[in-house]
Amino acid sequence: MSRMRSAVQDEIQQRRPFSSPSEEAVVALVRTADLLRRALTDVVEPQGITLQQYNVLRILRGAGAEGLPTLEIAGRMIEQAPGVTRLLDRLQAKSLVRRQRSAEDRRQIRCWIAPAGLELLARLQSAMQEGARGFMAPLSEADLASFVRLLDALRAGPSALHSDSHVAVTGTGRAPVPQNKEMK
Amino acid sequence: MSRMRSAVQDEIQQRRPFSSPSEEAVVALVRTADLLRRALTDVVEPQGITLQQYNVLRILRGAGAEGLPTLEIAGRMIEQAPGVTRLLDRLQAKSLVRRQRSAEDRRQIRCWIAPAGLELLARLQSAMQEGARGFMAPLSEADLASFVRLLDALRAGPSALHSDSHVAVTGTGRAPVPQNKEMK
DNA sequence: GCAATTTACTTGACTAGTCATGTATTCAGG
DNA sequence: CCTGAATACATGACTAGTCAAGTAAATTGC
Repeated sequence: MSRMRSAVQDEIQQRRPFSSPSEEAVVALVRTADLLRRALTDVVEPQGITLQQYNVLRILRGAGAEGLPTLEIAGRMIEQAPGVTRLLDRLQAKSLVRRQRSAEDRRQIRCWIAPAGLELLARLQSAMQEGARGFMAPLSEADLASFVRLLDALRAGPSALHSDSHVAVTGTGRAPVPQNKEMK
Repeated sequence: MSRMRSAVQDEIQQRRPFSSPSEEAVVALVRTADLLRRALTDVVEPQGITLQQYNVLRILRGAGAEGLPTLEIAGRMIEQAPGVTRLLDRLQAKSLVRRQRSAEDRRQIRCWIAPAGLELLARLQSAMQEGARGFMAPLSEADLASFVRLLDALRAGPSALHSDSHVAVTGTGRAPVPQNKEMK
């Protein structure tokens, strides 16, 4: 097999190759994530929800009977509160979640997944698992492990150097350790 | 150094670990891309444009004096035409692009980057390069190469097996070779 | 050479993410 | 207590992505 120009260069129909390996990686990362987002959207869409709504439901299912206040959900999705409020509005309109002002702290609104939401997640479970496996199918087990390690290193930021990486720190700062979210 | 739970598990404050390595990779990929998107947005925002507007300008600069029809831009961004039309509307309102109905094919609207757009890109160039380098700083040169290879393999889909990857094909199909776009 | 498609957009209606504000609570001091 | 500040959201105004239609120009098939 002959060595060709990188895939991203072909995709972009590049006249001018990437000015740096970092820029190539940036483009490759964004484009790949975009492709994944579309693939997963195709999985949840038939059930009448969006990928983000699916994520909220996953988070709420994980929270169990205690439910979660709005900002807690926002934190796990790494998203601003306004967006989450509206996501919850739509989920509530579909009777997939339930909300109620908290008694202990009346500023909070506590959210729970509703029975219909649990059923919906159950219906999606196998399809989502297959979607993830299908997308990652091109990678061997070892590649998959490397892939996750590299992504984790990127999210950890320039400060968190890795075992075998002789890193040349040049960098733009990142949060010490990012917050949390289901999938997005 | 002791081995800990994976970074994504910590971030999600996971009670139930990932049901499969693929799902962990999916979450890690989406979250990392999200972090990158925010980092790059922070770079372009001070110049009064969004990341998507930046991408359109990059594409149009690459096209040079001939410009590009709207759908060509959409194709390179892997986006639907309606979104691109409106992106161009906003860029034109800022005098960063110029549009004109094509004489050869009057259905097409040809787009060019305007002088102000070129100047804006010039102002952003070094910051964007540093942004990319900064984000990728946690990876060594070798890691960076592996990373791009893995991303390329994912975008190529389950059909395009790689040299040293003994892949177990299970998969969800992808386009044979994706289209193109600058960065998104 | 003219009707039927196809192509290249544009427009409308949603969902979603972000920033700036506004509002109801809670909390911290004095 | 009671005032001022912080907290937890909600709302408004944009930008953006997607699907469904609509329009105008080009192309294709008799």
